[in-house]
Amino acid sequence: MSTKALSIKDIAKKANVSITTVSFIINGKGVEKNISTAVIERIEKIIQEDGYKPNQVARSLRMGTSKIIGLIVEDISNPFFAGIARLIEDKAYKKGYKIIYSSTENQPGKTKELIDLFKSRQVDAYIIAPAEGARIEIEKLLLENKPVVLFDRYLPDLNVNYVGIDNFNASYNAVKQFVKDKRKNIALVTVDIDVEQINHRLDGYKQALIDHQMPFSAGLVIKMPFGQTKEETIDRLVQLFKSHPEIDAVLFATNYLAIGGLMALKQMNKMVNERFSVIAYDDGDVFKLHTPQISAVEQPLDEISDNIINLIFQQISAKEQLAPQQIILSGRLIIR
Amino acid sequence: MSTKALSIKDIAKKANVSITTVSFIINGKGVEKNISTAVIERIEKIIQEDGYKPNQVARSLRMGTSKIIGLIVEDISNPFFAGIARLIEDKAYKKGYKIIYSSTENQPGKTKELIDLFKSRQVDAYIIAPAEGARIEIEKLLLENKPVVLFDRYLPDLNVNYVGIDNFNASYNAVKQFVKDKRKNIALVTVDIDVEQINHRLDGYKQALIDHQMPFSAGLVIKMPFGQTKEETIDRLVQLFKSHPEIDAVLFATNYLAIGGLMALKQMNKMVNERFSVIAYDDGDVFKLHTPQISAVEQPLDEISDNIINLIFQQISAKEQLAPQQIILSGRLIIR
DNA sequence: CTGAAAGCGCTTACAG
DNA sequence: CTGAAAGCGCTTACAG
Repeated sequence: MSTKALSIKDIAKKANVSITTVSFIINGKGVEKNISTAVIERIEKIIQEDGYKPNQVARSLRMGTSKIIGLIVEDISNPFFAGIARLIEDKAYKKGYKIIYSSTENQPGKTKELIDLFKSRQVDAYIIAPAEGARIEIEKLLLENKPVVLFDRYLPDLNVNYVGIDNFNASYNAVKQFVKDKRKNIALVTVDIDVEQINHRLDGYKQALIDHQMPFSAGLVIKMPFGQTKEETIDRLVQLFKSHPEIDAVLFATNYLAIGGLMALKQMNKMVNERFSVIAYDDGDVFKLHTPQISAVEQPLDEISDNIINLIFQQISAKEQLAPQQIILSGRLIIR
Repeated sequence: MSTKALSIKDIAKKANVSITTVSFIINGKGVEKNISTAVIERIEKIIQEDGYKPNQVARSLRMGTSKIIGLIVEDISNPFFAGIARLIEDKAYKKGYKIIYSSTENQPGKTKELIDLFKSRQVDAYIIAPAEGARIEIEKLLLENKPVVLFDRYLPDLNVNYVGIDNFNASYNAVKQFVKDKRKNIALVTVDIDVEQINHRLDGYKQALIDHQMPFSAGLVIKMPFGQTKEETIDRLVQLFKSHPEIDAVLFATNYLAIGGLMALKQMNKMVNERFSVIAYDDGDVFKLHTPQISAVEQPLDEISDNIINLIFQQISAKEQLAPQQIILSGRLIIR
């Protein structure tokens, strides 16, 4: 249906040179290839005037690269991932790369599907927050020497680039803060997916209890099924708070669980106050504006995306295989 | 660096048939092309076992289509756009399409850049929340008969598909609600970008004042510069509330302005209560969890993205040029 | 029923 | 200093 775009042939014909010459000039190799300044200028003018843009698809086919980076996350509308997406987009754009994204919804099969799809589109690099079952697919990418950076969730024993925060310590410090505030019955609300990041949040919680000579009570750890509705989350939490009135502090292992928790409290008319504390993972406006303000573990989005993009471009431009790096940043506990 | 992927040639050689035959089978034209069932099954088995995936880049070059949809918004990390991105992604994926996105930051030149880039990547359709200065570029796309759907912001006098909410009425109803609550001095906090969507929010505000015999006071309408920092927004609003203590209701024309406004109020220790009301555009958890809860104009994300995706696929599959449709949905005023 | 060949728009090794 | 030609991996009109 649409009008035909100009091709390199059209420009070559118009300028009375070969497409080789035009190609060299487009790619800034005019001088290097000893093309006369007069010809270079003449052709650049034509390109400029006619608004010719090289067909990147043809270029991709020929070169085997696409200048596209694939981003695979659990849910692009989650503020954490949306924030990362925005920052990465910006940094990639400055180097001439674009981002294609997809959400896995934590479905095990989806990662494979997405990676295959991205592969067939010749994406140059993969940024992945691995869902459950992603390990084999990522191993395959590594075998093929594709540039890969994981973030948010680490895959233990896999020698791969990773950027994330120290979840163990973040949880540990949150609990430590509760103890300092004389809390006696500290609950952890987390999610039942089996990924390192989430497991470490639990481990840090447990270790902090041990180190402060506090008993660990299984009843105070709630693992929510992944993907349950917000209403189900709220109901479960209302039940928890009712059946365990002794709870005087809650650490929420994710942003959306904290929001569900605050809604449950609101519904019960239970106040967050000197006798009941809350700490949430992933800071946000909602916690700053809450009355009272809610403490949170802030993930440094800017630092995370900087590191991701740097690792990606290091790999893209590397002549040989680089040793993978694991970059662990600190989550900042913001006490309010 | 990476291992070579299988090509259609490899499969053809292995199966001892021509690449034509393999291509027909891949594309489900085996039966139509009278290829024997035996051959079809044999080749499908080989494809399956070897994990062959056709190179989509080559396919794009040959076909002139990419099964990629370009999404251009102001800022992908804005919850409204992130929500739309997620829903669109899902619906597109089910039809075999992927999304490539970019944020314009409302910079006039950026839209052209992005459209050119997307064009050179052969994207099949464009979903655009137009920034200032996007008009000419969109006109060009229309001239080339590319499938285009605008959303969020409309471009008047441009005959193009559009999905959005009735901003005039949403503002009108918000002000009407304030009047019903006996508010006397209703402020509007908006942004200084000159796009229909934002202008209509102002128009609805003005008209509602007129219809309810209330004076319009220019001092009660604040147009914030686009792109100012959150701190600047907060400072400006603190000033506003201090210099106009008579204000007893505020309509915020965007989500982030409302958040800034609530922060300003918090900083001033000024309460939202029976004597001071707030309504925000774009509902969110932050308003539900605020104490007291904040009323909001909810944009129906699901309905918006459904309509966008339907319009896109109607155009993609149309044999001839379709008459553009403007779909105006209702913003729902949620009174809390 | 199946295959050889052209062509999508590029890049680049090679020739002159 | 510049160009003809091969080839990236597909699809499809055409031939038999």
